[in-house]
This record gives sequence, C-alpha cells and structure tokens, in this order.
Amino acid sequence: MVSSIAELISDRIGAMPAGERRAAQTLIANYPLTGLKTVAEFSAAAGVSSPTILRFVARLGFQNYPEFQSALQDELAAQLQSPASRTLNPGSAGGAASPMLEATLDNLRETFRHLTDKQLTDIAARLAERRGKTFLIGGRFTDPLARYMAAHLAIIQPDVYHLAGQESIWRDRLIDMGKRDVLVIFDIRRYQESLVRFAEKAHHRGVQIILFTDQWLSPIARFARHVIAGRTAVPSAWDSSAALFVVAETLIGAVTRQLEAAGAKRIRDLESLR
Amino acid sequence: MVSSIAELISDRIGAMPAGERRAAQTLIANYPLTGLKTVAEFSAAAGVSSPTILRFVARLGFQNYPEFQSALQDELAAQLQSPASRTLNPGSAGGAASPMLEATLDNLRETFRHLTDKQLTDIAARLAERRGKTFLIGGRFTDPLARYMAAHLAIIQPDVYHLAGQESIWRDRLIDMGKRDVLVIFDIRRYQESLVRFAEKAHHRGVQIILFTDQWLSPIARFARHVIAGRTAVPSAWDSSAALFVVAETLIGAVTRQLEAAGAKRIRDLESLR
DNA sequence: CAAAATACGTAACATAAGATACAGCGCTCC
DNA sequence: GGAGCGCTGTATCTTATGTTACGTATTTTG
Repeated sequence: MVSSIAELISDRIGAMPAGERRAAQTLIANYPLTGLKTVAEFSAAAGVSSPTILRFVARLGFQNYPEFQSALQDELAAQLQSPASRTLNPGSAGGAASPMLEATLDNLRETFRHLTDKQLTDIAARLAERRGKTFLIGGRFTDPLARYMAAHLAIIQPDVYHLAGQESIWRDRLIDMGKRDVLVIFDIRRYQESLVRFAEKAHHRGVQIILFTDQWLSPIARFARHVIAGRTAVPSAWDSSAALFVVAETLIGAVTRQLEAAGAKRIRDLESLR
Repeated sequence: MVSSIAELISDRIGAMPAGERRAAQTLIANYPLTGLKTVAEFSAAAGVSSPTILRFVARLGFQNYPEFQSALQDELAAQLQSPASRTLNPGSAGGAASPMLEATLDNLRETFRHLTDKQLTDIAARLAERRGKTFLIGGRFTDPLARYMAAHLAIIQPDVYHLAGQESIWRDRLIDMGKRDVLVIFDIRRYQESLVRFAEKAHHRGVQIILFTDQWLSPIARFARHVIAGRTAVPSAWDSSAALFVVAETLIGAVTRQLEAAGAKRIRDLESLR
C-alpha cells in the first residue's frame, strides 16, 4: 500500500518521461510546498510547461490538479497533527538508510560531546593567526576532507596549501615548513605509515600539527599540538568520516568568524577578480 | 514585531466583528491548512460567506487573498525546513559550535526526510550494476566529495574514475563515455557553468547522470536520471556539504551491500596485493 | 425607542487558474 | 537512413475563483 504521495512518486518516477521526472524531482526537493502552489508556479519552478505538470499529476492517478492538491493538504494535515511522525520520513523509517543515518547522528553528537568549545576556539585561533603558512594533508580516504577544508580556508586567507600526489612530492615540501607554520593532518584507521613519518619530520622542524583522527587516535597524536577525535563507527565494513567532516566545517566557520574583517575584504577582492 | 500570522490573528481577534472572529477561530483551529484552501471552502468551514473571509484577510493587512496564502506558505516552508531542532540535543546549548552543529543535524534529518528508501536503493543498484564505467566529478567545493566517493567505490568495484584537474582534461574523457556508463556529479550553488556544459554533453551521449545538489536544484537536474537534493543552509557565509557527504556515505554502504559477494572477494584480492 | 452606523450575505462581475487541442520535435526501432 | 511513435510546448478555451457592489439585517448610541 502506498501511504504518502512522495512514496507514490518515487515508485513511478522511473517510468516517467524526462519532463515529468523533472516535475517529480522538483516537487520532492521541497515537498510538499511546490505542489500547493499554482500550476504556473510549479511549472516555472520545474522549468517545464504547465501541461507537463498536469500530465504528471494525471499519471499519479489524480483526476485533476485540485484533487491532487487536496491530497497533499490532507497529508500535510495528518503530518502536522502528529508531530512525532515528523521526525523521519515514514518511507525511510525502517529502510536501509536509517541505521546508517542513526549511527551518523550518534557519531556527530558523541564527537561534539567530547569536544569542548575552548578546543575549537583555540584551534580556530591558531588557524586564523596569520604568522605562517597552513598545510593540509590526509590519508587515503580522508584526503578529500583535507582538500575540502583547504578549499574553504584558501578563500578567507592566504598561504593555504593542500599537499597532494606522491609521497615524495609532499615530503619535499617539508623544506618550506617551520615553527610559524601549521600542518593539518587527517588520519583514521588504518593509519598510514607514510603520514606518520611525515608528521614526525614536520614535528621536528617545529611545525604545529593539528590532527583529525578517530577515537582510537592515530600514532600521529604523539606529535600533535591539537587532536580532534571523531567517532567513525557505522554499520558497514569501513569507517565513516562524516563526524570529522562536520568538525572541519565547524572549524572553517569559526575561523571565518575570527577573520571577519580581514576575510570579508579578501572575499570581496576575490569576487572582483572574476 | 509579529513573526507568525497565527500570532497576528490572536493579537487582533479581540477587535473583530463576530463573523470575522468565526473565520479566525476556524483558521486557528487547524492552522494553517484552512487558509490554504479556496475562499469558498474557507467560508464553508467557518460557516460564513466568502466576502467575510476576504474582509477578514484584509483586516490582517493583506491586499488580497493570494497574498495571504503566499504568506502562509512561506511560513509553512520555514517551519518544515527547520524541524524542531530544539527537540533534540537540549543539553548542548551554548557553545560556539552549537548553532553550526544544530543546523547540520537539521539539514541531515531534513535531507533524509525528502529521500525515500526506494530512491537510494535504485541509485545504489544503478551504481552496483557493473555494465559500464562510473565517473565522478564535482564543483569547486564539492569535488572532494566526488573524490571521497570515488575512493570508496573503487575499492569494491572496477572501472571507477574520478575526473579531476582542468576542464579540458575531463572534457576529453567524454569520448570514453556511453549509454552503459554512469556519471555522478556534485554541484551546489553557485552552480558551475562548466559542469552544466559537461553534464549536457554527457547526457547527449546517453550517459546516465546521478546528481548531488542542493534544494534549489542545479540546472543539471534537467539532464539527470536521479537527483539527490540535500540541505545546505548553515549559519555562515558559505553552504554546508555535510548532508551530501552523509548521503554519499549511505550510498556507498548500500552499494557495498548489493555487491556483497563480489565485493568481498575483490576486497580480499586487494588485501593480498599489499 | 428611534436613528444611524456597522456588519453581513446575495448576486453579478472580472480575472486568473486549470484544461485541452494541436503541431513540432526528438527519439527509437526497423 | 526513413517511418512511426511518443513526448513536449504554444495557443486557445473553459471553468471556477477571487472580487466588488449593493441591499438587508443587526447592533449601537443618543
């Protein structure tokens, strides 16, 4: 049995022509609001013509557009009256996504529970402090996180470098690093030998290391000035980096705030370069 | 300042004539649904005539009925998009990290609320279906997500390629793409012209496109077979990719499960190569 | 209690909404 | 490469929705 219209749509979205599928996707994207507007507005939002919307509605089994809207309204009414059911889509409540999502939400909460506000502020201050350069590097699966963070930091301040490619390449960059510089490392199980070696050498050169790792702590923690331990356990064969990702975003936010004045100017300058 | 229309009504309900007061009470009774219906339905529900409804709406300060409805819809949209962040994590109030984390948790819940289990399963099936190749690409800030997903997918199946570097480089890879292939694109505001062009060309070659975007839908949605719309709003100048990241991880998990048998063997083989 | 003012509903109107017919286009299949 | 089918958009039409004018009822006030 099909309980919600959203469900009905995703059931049939596969058997729809391109235009109607766009309509479906637009509706799902912010459900159910688009469906409560007029046909003209709906069609404009989806980028198709009005008849396509009507055909889409007809394909879902409704006689006409008002009938479709009534159905949406009834559904909304039911949802608004039992706020408990609002927490999650009933379709995905028992589905495959749920355990994964639940685990991730738990990881996030747990990670931030063990993370004091002071820690974040300190690290952000260290990153915002523009005395030296900032380098970022990650392991096999966490390198994208380093990239992501580098891309954002590079916007609000100069001298941000992501170390990529061959081990030999970033090893050679060591020569540019000194006491005033910061090295952000992402390393979760299984910890990478090459990263540990790199971290050790950087540490000996006096580089300040900020480590993103899992709750079991990479051996790099030994050399790190700041350690962020994220929860990574999810019901799967591999480890989740979601918690670390969110911490990274939070830090980016904190740094942005600290650099407000200088950062804003820099962003304006960047805009004008385009 | 009056934030919600409900508040506005209860402010002025004292100064209303009997008929309009009935209208007000009816609307409040199951707010805001009655207000989204037609004037005729509203008047029937309240047991008054249509002009009374219009006078009521006018008294609230709206020029006409559609304007009133738009206001209700906007309010509803705001309500639906930040579902009760206060219900969860009441303990962690206060810190600098908190607003960011709250927003991210909301984004996650909301993103998955709009994502049916069937959608995820379908997309995972498409990715697990080893008929052709899988290409992944992302925009300026989302490219790391493409990398991350590529790194994981590459472990459990062959023919997974991340498109990196110069636009000209990946444009040339188009020549390798055909009907049997899948292209995963990450694109959030501000949508990248180059990616749209690339998607269009790939689409014309018959490539199946899976799009990760924000709730406003990248123009690429037009060419996409599957669209995943994540919430990106956080209290900061930029957009958060955390929700998309978690969806990506969930998908990786789903694909892993579908490829269980074949994937396990592949992982063992990889291990023995080290 | 009477007179005035206000509120309300009926009915006619204008407008904008949804529905439909049709032609062009792209796609698929021979 | 050509014929057929199906999808999509433009333009037209129809419906019903929101709006307004006006007369009646009701309440309020002197």
